Amino acid sequence: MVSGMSASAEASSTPPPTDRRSRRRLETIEEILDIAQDIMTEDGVNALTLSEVARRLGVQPPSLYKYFDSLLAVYDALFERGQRIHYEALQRAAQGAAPGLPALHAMLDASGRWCLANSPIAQLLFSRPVPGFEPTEASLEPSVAMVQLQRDALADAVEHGQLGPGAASDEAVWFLSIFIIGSLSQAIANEPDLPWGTGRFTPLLPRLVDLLVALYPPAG
Amino acid sequence: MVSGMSASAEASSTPPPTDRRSRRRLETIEEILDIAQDIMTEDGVNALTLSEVARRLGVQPPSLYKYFDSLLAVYDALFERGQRIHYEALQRAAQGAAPGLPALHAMLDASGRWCLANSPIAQLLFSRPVPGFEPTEASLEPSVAMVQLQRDALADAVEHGQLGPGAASDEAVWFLSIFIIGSLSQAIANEPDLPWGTGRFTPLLPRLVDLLVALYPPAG
DNA sequence: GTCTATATTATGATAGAC
DNA sequence: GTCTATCATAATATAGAC
Repeated sequence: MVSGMSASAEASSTPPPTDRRSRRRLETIEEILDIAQDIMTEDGVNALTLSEVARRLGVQPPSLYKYFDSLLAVYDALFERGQRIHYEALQRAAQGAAPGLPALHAMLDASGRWCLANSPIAQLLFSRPVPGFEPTEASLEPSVAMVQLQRDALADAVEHGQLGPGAASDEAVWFLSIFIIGSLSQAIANEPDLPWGTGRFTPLLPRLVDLLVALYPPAG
Repeated sequence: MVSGMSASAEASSTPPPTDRRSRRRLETIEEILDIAQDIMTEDGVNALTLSEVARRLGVQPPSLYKYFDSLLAVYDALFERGQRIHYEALQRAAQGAAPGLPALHAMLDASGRWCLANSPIAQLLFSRPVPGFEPTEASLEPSVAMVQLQRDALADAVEHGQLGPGAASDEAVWFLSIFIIGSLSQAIANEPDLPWGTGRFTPLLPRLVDLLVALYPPAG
């Protein structure tokens, strides 16, 4: 029944085609996803329905099935797109900072900002709020890359003597993820409308770097 | 429309009545909540419907309205009950251990075990997965008490010289909550079927105590 | 406090004309 | 690729008999 995501797979794995019809098609797909995200932002992750998307797109519900096989396929496409954009944000942040702790700090900052600005997508990525929805393997791919990104930053920090050798470990990566998810969960659940850097939780996220230093003290 | 939770309020604020009819009524309410929790455990927090509850209870859907005003009222009762039971578990854990860090450790352990064993309820408590559901003020009450419990344990630890004075602060409480929620979110989302203490995330929760020590080093 | 009957509304999805 | 028409299903909730 969950037939996958032919449409969104097209959107992600195929390079942008020059063909005008295909381009128009991809635009529509993006528009559908944008509307879906709007709905989730307004009324919650589980409030997404194809009927409402059709309503806002100014189209009849059956038309949407030309772009997505099912409602779950839309969720999957949202998951995939979110995962990808989030990853790219992290990557940009890491590249724009010095290797090691500064890169790590920049990544935390970028991650926090993005997730808070796209909280329903973040919920989709980091918890399982939709009955029956499980991301496909393809959608999970960037997640693996993201872990690698963090692992690299940790290894860099160790190499630069900013963290002790224990930080180049799976454990440290899990610590990182726990802290990111925890502060974001708290912020989204309890202070959804506060901007990044304010409130009780998001200001603590950058301090995770201090925490890592405390946990894995550098040799010197 | 969301008229509150007359039924569940009865269940929590009234001391157990000796009257047989009332007792039977409370039993039914508890049974409804148990069934609701089962459904959420099997199919997700958002899979809860009154029809399914009625089906399993062997009763027609309208009958349920004698006990709860609406579906959201059931969610609220689940929230309230979960909050209360979780709190009592923490309290017991704290009382069964030496004051300060041991109590803190015991609380983390108890919290983790309970949340993992009641993950849909935990999701209800710590995120907002149900469109339209906001816990009533009364339901949030134990949450305040829980924060106080943690604050007390931190203060004890400071008093016993196990943590530096900075640990007797709101910040430390938020750190605690972030770490608890984070590790549980990760465990529930990624390793829902692994028992407590196994997997990548739950073994890290007890180490939060070390983290606190690193963050707020005692004077000596 | 339980039931039947029903109102109301909504959903996901398919068939087939254009 | 859009539409109309429709299927099939399900939900919350209320009215009123017993």
